[in-house]
Amino acid sequence: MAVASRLQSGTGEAGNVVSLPETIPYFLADRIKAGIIRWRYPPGSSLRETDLAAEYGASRGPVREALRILELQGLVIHAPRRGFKVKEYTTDDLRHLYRLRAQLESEVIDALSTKDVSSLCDVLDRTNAVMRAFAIRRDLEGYFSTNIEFHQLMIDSTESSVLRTILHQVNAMSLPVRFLLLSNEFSGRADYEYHHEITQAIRARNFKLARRMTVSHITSNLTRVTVAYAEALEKQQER
Amino acid sequence: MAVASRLQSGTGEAGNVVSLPETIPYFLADRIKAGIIRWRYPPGSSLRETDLAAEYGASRGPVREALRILELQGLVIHAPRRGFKVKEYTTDDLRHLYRLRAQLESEVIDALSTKDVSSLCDVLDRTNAVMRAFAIRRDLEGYFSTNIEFHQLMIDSTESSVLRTILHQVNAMSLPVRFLLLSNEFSGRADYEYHHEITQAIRARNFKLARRMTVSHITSNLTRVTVAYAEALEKQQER
DNA sequence: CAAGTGTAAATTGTCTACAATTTGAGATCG
DNA sequence: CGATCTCAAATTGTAGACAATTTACACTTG
Repeated sequence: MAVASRLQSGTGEAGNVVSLPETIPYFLADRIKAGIIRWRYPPGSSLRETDLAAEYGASRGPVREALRILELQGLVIHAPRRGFKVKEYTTDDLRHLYRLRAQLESEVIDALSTKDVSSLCDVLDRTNAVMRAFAIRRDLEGYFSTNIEFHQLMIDSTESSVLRTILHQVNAMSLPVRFLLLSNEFSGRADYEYHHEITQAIRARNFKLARRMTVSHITSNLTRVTVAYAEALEKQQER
Repeated sequence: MAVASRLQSGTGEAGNVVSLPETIPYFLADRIKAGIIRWRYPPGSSLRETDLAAEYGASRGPVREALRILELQGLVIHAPRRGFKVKEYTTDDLRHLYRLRAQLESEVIDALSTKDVSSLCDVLDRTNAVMRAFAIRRDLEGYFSTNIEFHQLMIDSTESSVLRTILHQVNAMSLPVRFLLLSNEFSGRADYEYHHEITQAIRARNFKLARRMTVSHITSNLTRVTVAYAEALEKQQER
């Protein structure tokens, strides 16, 4: 019941626009997701049903459901009679993850070529403007979730439910590592510059260019990410 | 308990080697999966928890879990307070699905280039021989599940857990449509011929060739699949 | 007769209690 | 002193009952 009262609250704090928390498990999934992304539940740590139930004032049933939903998003893994753990990735996995992400978002852009893109671009531009504002204000959390929202919008523009499903998953998997970059996010070339150029290319219907830029946007972060992730894992194991 | 007694039985009948049914939900997931693949639960039909619980002699809890597991595999979709439905795909979705599958299995082959492949190829050859035997005996079910096993083996050869996860999913999604081809499976060029050539190419470490052949193997089925799927859906709606 | 409304049945959501399994600490034995 | 065994505590798995919501159908009403 501690949970039930908050159910109406629209968008979760995970920077997650897709799952509408109409029911307790979805609400819990969003909260736990936020916890995983922010390393409150670090990779490899076990998520005990009883603990989570107590923490959020729900019972174990919905917690299990929530964890199953997160498994769907690739953030958590379940082993029979051994419970749920926060999924952990090797640096090799990260490489594959990013390659896949780049490849699939390219697909999305390709699929745009048969559609009217102006309304999509308007939304993307607006989101990007918000993101820039957060950057100027040095609001890291806002920056982070707007960044995610940009990519989410891109993903949701595809008609293909297969692509959407898979990309949501791949995207979700990368969130914890992306969060790591947050602290030094404003070094180097800003994401919103990439975003802006990509949007422009799409609006000009230069999909080839948009594709190339998306790939370089995503892969440009890869090396930074792998280093940061390895460091974070190490720091984690000291405790 | 009608279920509990059968729990030991190793591999499920869905032609599914990956999920070890150590616990009731996994067992149920396997059975329901088999039902979906064989169109006993056709696309779009709703999977009522109570019905399934009664059908398999379990209670609703495990059934829900099972359905959640199948959602993970992209075979089922859940809407809050509206229950689970067998996922249905448009022909456009199928196109994307197959393209993705081809792309990702190519990735797997690429990843092999840094590894020793002889033991893998041995297993693949053996599986392929079994498949050929089933073909000669005109054992469609055996042929089907061995075919799946071949691809499963390929998928599982990757170190990258990301690729494995996603490919399992993409693979699972395509099972119901692949089942449709079963009746006229032995027309045209046999799958095991493709498989054999692919295996040979891999053994010869000609990964470029193996890649090309995998793509053509998978996409060669696409048109047949889309037609068969559309027909099957239509026939379904007549009822 | 069409459209909207209300109510009962069907269905999903949640909780609590109990069963089965795993885990880990301490005792026992080589 | 190290390895193994045993047993209790912690944790997950399952069942069944009850609550909340949706759906379908009959009913009213314009």
